[in-house]
Amino acid sequence: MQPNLNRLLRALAREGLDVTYDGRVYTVRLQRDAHAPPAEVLLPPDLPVEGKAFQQLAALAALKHPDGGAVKRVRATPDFHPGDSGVAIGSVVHTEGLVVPGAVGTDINCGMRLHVADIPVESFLARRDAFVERMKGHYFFGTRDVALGSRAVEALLRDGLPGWLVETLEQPLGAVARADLGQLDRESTRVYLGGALEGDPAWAPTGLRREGVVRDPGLASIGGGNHFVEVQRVEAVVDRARAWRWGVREGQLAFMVHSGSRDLGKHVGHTWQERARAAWPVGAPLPESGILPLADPALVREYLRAEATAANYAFLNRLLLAELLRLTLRELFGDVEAPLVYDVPHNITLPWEGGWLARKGACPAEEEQPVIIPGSMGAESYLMVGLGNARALASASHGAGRARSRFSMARGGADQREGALGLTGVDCITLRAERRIEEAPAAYKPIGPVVASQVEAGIVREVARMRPLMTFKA
DNA sequence: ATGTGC
Repeated sequence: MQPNLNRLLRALAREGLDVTYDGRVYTVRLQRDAHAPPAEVLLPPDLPVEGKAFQQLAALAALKHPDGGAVKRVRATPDFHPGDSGVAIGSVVHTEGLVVPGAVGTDINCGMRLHVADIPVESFLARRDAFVERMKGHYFFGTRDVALGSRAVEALLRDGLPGWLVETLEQPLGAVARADLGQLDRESTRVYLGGALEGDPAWAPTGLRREGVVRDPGLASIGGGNHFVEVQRVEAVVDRARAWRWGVREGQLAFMVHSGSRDLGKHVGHTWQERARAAWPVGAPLPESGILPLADPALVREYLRAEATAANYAFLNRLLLAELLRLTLRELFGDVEAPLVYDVPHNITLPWEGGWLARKGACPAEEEQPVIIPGSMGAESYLMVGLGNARALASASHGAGRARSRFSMARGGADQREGALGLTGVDCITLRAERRIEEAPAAYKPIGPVVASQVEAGIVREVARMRPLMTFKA
């Protein structure tokens, strides 16, 4: 138990929260709402926790809509921390008869993608500078060629990756299309839900809906905050049989993409925050938490189509970010294979037991599904297998969790020496000096205990670990 | 999270 835990629990009680702790799982309730379903959070001992995140979790569980529907259960992952829309990052909420746009937020289908490549790490590092120069062109200087046909864009937004692929095979455009579309086709089964959600192109901005050749500035761009593209080495394989089936072997080069739906998700998320407010029944008091659910079935349907549209865009964004990297490896190292291991969203609403499950910064951990948990740029990332743990709502953490805010890292008086930031030996490629500091390893909790607690709780099992070689941050 | 926003 952490030393200041009792103090934290007393402080939360003064703020109207009942919190119990069984040494591993906290259960949170609003005192004035004893009928709310429990909100649970799994936390390893000795990690700092923030009171505000507990408050947000309890408020989410207590959420009601005057027209009916219900929150069935709330669970948070060990990396949970306060979110600025009122819902904590790391929240998983099961609802029936209502959907909560804020429980996904604006970063719709933020997620992880992992590839491996059979290139010796020494050969790769020997050409580090040439690789970095090419990738900087793609990611930072706009030299990437990701022209798309308007029919392919429409198919993407409506049907997801399979629709995009079919149209792109018909009318190949851009560097990615001139590469191996057949390989992308074979890999599509390694994308969560096939990367195919039912969207509505009307949600796209006009620039994306032009006729002819579409060059969207957001596609194949990393985005800010904790998003990144990282080249790694497979450091340890723990579950040899499963890793073999997934194509992962010790010593391989790997690369990991963490990105989402960029401006489209922001647009959809903000629009629906407003629409949920506008749809709130006249005369009913607005929830103090600012979390507004939708209950009207027609609105729920429309929201989910909008969310799915942004999600489809995010699937392609990650695919293109990875494809540019794969193409660059082929330029430098010949016809190398760099197969996809898995692509998985951690910010999305999906059907669940007759209702809905919204994950905000939580990785699906369904039985036999790959789970990708990134560490910081100075720590290992984990490839795990989900165990479908029902109490955890089949969800794992989406990282180690922030220990310190961006502000406190960059301007809050943090010790900014390389060693204190944990940046010694870290190869971070970015055009923004403050990004290295905001996202330095010292800004994150240690990933080891966060992962171990989830193994112990029967949520995931470890398959392999990857160590960073270089990290691209926008 | 966001071609960041008050």
